[in-house]
Amino acid sequence: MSQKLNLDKLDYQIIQVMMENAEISYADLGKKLFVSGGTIHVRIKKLQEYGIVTGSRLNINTKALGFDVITFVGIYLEKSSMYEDVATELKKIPEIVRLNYTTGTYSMFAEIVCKDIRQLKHVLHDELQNIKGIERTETLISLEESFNRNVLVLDEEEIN
Amino acid sequence: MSQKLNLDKLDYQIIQVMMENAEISYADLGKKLFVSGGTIHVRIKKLQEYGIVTGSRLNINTKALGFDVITFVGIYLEKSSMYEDVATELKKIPEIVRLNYTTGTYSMFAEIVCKDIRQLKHVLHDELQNIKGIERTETLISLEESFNRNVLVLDEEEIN
DNA sequence: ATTGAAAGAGTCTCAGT
DNA sequence: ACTGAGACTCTTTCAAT
Repeated sequence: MSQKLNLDKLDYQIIQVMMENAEISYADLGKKLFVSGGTIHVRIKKLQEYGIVTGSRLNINTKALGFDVITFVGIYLEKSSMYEDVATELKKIPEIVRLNYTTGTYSMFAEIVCKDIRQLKHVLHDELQNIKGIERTETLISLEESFNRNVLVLDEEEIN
Repeated sequence: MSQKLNLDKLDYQIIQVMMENAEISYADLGKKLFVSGGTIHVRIKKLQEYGIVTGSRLNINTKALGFDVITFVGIYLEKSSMYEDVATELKKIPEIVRLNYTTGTYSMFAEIVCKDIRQLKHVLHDELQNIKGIERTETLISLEESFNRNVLVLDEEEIN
């Protein structure tokens, strides 16, 4: 499953490294993985064609910019059929950075990033509560992020 | 607040663009923002020195690699003082990609990324349930990710 | 498929404004 | 502070293996 793609260990190694650090040069990464820079280049081009590498982004320390209130909100819907409409409304709120439609305790689950509690209160009270279809919400404020990392795509035991 | 840093509109514009697309060249970004490539370079160097730009990463389409089961797990602890120990244990499980210590309904909140339900079941039953200090957990499986985006750092009204 | 080298493009530095 | 040009480094292409 998914391995119609036919990726080998080198592909996964490249992904694993550059998922965390896209700055490393092809020459240096090649040295590290015992191939030439040209080979790294060919592999990355292949991964781009496959749609596995879709771009790159700068890591921004949003905390340093003042966005240090991370909050998770579980949302109960009046009817789960209202999901699409509610999602459309939630997308208009820039502080909501992620939204998932879920099974389990909540119907939807959102992540909110704010500069302070005042701004959070504004989003929770003035924005969320006015959206039709939301029955109620439960708020989890993050006191500390223990870690936030990437998936381990390179499982040594699985990949040849 | 946070603006001992003295960032101007140009800085925020650079951050906003490159947070989503780090591939754009300084020359092109300069054109877009009506300054020279050299100025973009100077600003990015400044942002790196300030610790606001901390690196860059490749965007990997993990779904295409088979990791298409995203799950959120709320964790109830026996005592909240066990937080550190539990976090240490959870960090050893590679499928757990994110962990927050939270106020509210749960004591801790984790995100798990798996290849299939079998693997998820393994993590939930064999791994999580054996960690001392965890009283019980609640699982939210994501059926769909509506969106996942960056914070809006550039608020036109706020920044001169 | 991988390599190494040449061509092309981008980053980085700096003197001038 | 910003600019533009030169030096430098990295990416990209390609002929050879």
